[in-house]
Amino acid sequence: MQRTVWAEANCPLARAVDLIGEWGSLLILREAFGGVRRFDDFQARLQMSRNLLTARLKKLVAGGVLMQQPVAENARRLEYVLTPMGEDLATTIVAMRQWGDRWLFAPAPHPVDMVDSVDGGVIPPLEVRSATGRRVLPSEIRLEPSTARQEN
Amino acid sequence: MQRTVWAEANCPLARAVDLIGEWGSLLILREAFGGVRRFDDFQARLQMSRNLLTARLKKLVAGGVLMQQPVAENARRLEYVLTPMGEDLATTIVAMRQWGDRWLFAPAPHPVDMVDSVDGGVIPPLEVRSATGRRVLPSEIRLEPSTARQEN
DNA sequence: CCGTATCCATTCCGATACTG
DNA sequence: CAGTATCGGAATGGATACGG
Repeated sequence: MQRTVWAEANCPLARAVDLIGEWGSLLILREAFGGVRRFDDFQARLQMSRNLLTARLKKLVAGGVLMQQPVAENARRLEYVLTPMGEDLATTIVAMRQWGDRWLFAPAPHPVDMVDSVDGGVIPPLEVRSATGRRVLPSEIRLEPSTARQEN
Repeated sequence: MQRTVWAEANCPLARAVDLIGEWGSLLILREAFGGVRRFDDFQARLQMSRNLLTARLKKLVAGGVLMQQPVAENARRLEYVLTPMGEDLATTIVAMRQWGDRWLFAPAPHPVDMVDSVDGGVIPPLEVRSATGRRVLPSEIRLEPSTARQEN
């Protein structure tokens, strides 16, 4: 009768999914990384109902991913910008985008590259490596208690 | 009246979200990476209704992330395993988990580390770097058409 | 321009029971 | 063990209109 709740699970992935994994949130963040800051711009680009957009933005602000700050020309107006916590999501979003690139556009490669605007080079695929630089396969990753409590 | 659809968008992130971003899917994948393969084991670990689990597994199989293969001892029984496409999600999941580690357990650090079971070292944070090895900031990532079509 | 309020159809999801 | 069937309440999300 009650939807199962995972947010307070002792798992960073579950918590992350709860905060940014709702329908539309990652697309909002994609736009935020692209420089969109205003309500109506999000709405126009995402074709998402104003209702839903309001709810998602609220949650992202409450969760510390976005913040509202005054617009330069008009201090009474607010706009949404990424917090450091939000900017730190870049890695996750890049990883997911790269995965989508590789697997969700076959057989034709997808038509957009991510490039470093400073040196102009294409951003290569992220890889999981250990502290020694060794490439780590998925099955080689182990979860290990760092203090006392147990993983959920 | 109709829920906005993003799946066929010309954006790898939107497509990825559509396939693996539904409520519960990433947790199923977390368990799959952890070695869970059987229906009832997923169900017991995730406390998710059998209904929903059925639907999510179906979608993941249809999308090519999981596959069903015969169990060794009993060839008539099937179990769910990650495909190469599914295993390639490790990077995304690690990135998201690390982000949750950093931001969603403050002030106490979260109690589990990801370690490389081969060399025993903790897996350091993933970073976005360009082909030259330069650390790329979120604002420095630009999307550039690689062929002709336009990004959505 | 930035939301909020209300309405309502649709979907979602958990509970339960049942089948091979 | 691995689902499927059905049900009903709850949440979702789009449309629209309104207010600061």
